[in-house]
Amino acid sequence: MLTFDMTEKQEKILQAALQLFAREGFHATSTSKVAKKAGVSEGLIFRHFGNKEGLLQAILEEGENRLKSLFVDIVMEPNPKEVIRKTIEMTDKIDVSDYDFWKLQFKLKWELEISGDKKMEPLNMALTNAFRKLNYESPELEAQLLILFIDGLGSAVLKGSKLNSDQMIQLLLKKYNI
Amino acid sequence: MLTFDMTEKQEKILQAALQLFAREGFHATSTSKVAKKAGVSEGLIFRHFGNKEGLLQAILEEGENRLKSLFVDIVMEPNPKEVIRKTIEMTDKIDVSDYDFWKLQFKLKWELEISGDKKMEPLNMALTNAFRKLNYESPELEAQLLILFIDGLGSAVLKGSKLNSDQMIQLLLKKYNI
DNA sequence: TAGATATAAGTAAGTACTCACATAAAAATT
DNA sequence: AATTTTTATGTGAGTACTTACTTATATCTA
Repeated sequence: MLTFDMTEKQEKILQAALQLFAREGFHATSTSKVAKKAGVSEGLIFRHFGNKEGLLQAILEEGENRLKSLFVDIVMEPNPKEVIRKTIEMTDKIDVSDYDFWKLQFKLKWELEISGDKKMEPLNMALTNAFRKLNYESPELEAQLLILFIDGLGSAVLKGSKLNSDQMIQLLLKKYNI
Repeated sequence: MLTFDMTEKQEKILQAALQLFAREGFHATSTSKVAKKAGVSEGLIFRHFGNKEGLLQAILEEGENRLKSLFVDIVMEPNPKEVIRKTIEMTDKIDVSDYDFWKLQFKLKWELEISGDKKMEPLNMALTNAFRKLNYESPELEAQLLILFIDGLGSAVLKGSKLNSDQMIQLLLKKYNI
């Protein structure tokens, strides 16, 4: 990621914080734990990020970008059926090494009350347009419904549910005649 | 609820804890905060519930029962189309005064890693059966998909999303030809 | 040598939890 | 029915420890 002007230790801190926040939770993770895991003095966290909240923000900003880069391929797609297909297959595109990162995003929606509604807006628009082109009766609703689904599927996968996501994706594609 | 052999103060504690855990989170809520809100000495919490975890368990046990009573009407239903309809309309049945309670259930799935998969098993069975009777190709998958939807819908409603759940329910009913 | 990067050793406030003690309710004994 | 004994319910001050955050001091690097 484009975190170029960053010390080695700064990155270590972010990495450790991401893992701990994602696995244990924000409030359950102390700054001293983060420092220990990062192999760094606790004070350094506050030098670089101001406070614990600032540390979280630094992680979340990167999240904004990652989400956008996931969406850009979908939003640019002209073929409406392809928009829907790519959306449905989105969860499959998530790299296992990024699980901590996405888990944190979901977790924070509940632990702190970060909505995530706004972040979905571009996808919502793209889907609404796609459904409109395909002459669906309520394109806006259809878009929200599909977003609801990928949110649920993502959440299930990240929580380690025994649900077979490949089969689920196939089933959905069929339902949308793709 | 059937918490008959309970002191007034005991119920006050549970009530305060439920509200705080649901709105602020488990780790963000201290036992002293709970005691203060309940108008009770902090020690009493530990007298009655052993520790903070025990306090949470007491609240969650009630949850088990509430979930069952939500399901029983669906599970007993013989008409498969009615099973699906009742499932889809489930979120509508949730009383606003119970929002804290359900919010806590969703929140805990992420804050502590409480799966909730098992609790859904009866509903999963009922739906699988219903879809089988209606000759759907993959009844198990269809059941899981519908559960994914209502989970997402409930989560959206509780998080105060601007999504119109009535319209969403209508759309879903139409998709299942009900 | 000046400024950024880092640390170790603090701080005050908060954390979950305990304990000695008081009172109210229930049971047992007279 | 009156009295004692036991138990359940409650308190408030204290425990050891952790928390987020600060500050004085050292060590790099340009």
